[in-house]
Amino acid sequence: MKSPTMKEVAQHAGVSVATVSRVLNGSTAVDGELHQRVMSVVEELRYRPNRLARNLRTNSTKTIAIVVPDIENPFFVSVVRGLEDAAFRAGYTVLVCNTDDDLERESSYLQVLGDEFVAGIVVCATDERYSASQVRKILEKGVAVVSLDRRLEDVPVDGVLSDNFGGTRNAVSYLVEQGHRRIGLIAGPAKYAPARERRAGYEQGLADHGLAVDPDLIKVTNFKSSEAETATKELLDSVRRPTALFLSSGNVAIGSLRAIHYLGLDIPSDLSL
Amino acid sequence: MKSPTMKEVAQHAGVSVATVSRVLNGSTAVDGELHQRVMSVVEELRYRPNRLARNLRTNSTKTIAIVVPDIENPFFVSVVRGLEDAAFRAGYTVLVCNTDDDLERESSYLQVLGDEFVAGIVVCATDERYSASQVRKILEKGVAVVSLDRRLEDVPVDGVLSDNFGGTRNAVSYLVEQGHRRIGLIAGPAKYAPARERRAGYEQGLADHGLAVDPDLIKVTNFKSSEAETATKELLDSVRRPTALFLSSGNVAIGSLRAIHYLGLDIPSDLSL
DNA sequence: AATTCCTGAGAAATCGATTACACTGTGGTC
DNA sequence: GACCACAGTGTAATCGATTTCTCAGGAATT
Repeated sequence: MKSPTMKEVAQHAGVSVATVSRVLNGSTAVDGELHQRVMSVVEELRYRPNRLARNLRTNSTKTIAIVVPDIENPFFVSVVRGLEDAAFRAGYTVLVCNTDDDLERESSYLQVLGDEFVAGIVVCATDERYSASQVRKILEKGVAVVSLDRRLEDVPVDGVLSDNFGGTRNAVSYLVEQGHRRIGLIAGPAKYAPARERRAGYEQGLADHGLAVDPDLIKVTNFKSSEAETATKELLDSVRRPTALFLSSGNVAIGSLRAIHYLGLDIPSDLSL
Repeated sequence: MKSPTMKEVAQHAGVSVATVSRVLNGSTAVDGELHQRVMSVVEELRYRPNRLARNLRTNSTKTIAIVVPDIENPFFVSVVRGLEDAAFRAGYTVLVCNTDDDLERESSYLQVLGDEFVAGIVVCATDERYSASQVRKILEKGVAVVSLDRRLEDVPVDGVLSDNFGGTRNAVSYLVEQGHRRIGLIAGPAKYAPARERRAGYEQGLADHGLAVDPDLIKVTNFKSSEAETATKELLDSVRRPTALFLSSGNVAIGSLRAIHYLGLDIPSDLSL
């Protein structure tokens, strides 16, 4: 069952394709009577414009892409969900691209997205230095790019960033005020800006109260819950066990909770989070 | 910076566009010397074919869509992730569509996907009866459709389903063998096949051991954790509290755990899951 | 009444690829 | 030596819309 084309609509309505297009897009005013006729034929034939043709002509699509390192990470899930919701309301669709922290894969995706003429890209770069150059090329094509939770060097893109520094600082301050002196940190890799900022916030929070940073209390992991699990075990197994723990993300929390459970500790009697 | 077109490549290489196309797609053999020349020009100009043009001509895209009721549900997250991974390897991209259990929204998405000529759709239908007719139309357009975790009536699509009946039956049997006699069920809406099947499995599991079904022990909820939370509270607040509880999905489990925690009960001493 | 403007509509170009069709030349067959 | 098959190549049609140009006719201006 072939879908009807605009040409067919035009024939049935006894007008030219141009007129049909104008009626549908409302670009120029069309006479009332003709407008009616076209619309009723459109209705009757169940005509729907071919998106691909339109895309080609206008060199644009109604698609927004989001490129994230790990689509299973709750943080990104919620971002994707929010984006999808906003996109839907605006008549756009969302393309998700999972890079798995793989530079090659990210690069490949950015290439394709460039060729696809997506309307915009939200990218959470895997490598802040390297990705920047790729993003620059895409910008030159006239595609809007937003950097999510990362700073891209020397590239003029808007970004969405959370207050990692301030938030962590406040949280640590709070713990200190609760009387905790030994506060552990499960940090993320230093190559990510958010991770760096959180760590800085952690140190600042301690400094605010005149406490020194004890490197033994800091464990660096990636964002997987399994790594966080072992890191937490190590931290809690040590002689000078921390009395509180600061976790850098939701996934990490899951892993840590598993470890805590495993060690038979109780929250919050043994440990604050 | 406009991207070069195939025509420009052809001119630089002193051949026709047809030849360039043939070199790139390898459809017909091209003389070695020409092949060389074309390729080097492609390289030099950094030519990349315009996807939109190709899509229009071939009436197809390298895009697979997945339509799910709730993209934040861990089950769907993992499905999306798997799909994305497979798609990437095959050179496809994935469009995610969140319906929020909203029929209109689902319908709107299915419409658009039809117009977009996606290569395939994985759909987890919101309403098994209604969605079927829409899906049928899409099939007629020649789009491949796979039904995820749902049965669509009278529509010849492949499906991916889990063994809800058998799994639940076994689990319930196990609980009974552990000595539990009062087993609660937090069920999903009966309009979903998996929910129906799980419920049937639950009843069968009881029947296998000669136990009767007590309607007071069954609470129906949607899949949100908040609803599950109140349902669990109700169930556990009742006089004849169940000694075990069967939860129908991950999200439900989260809500239930919150409720259990709230009521100050302990697992597994007070309750089995 | 003649000239200019403007509005609404059609004809045709265009987007950038794929592909059906036509053509040329080489090698093989009888 | 005439004929055919086939491999390579170019020309032009095509996909289905959007958009530029062109033109006809009525209103407004002088």
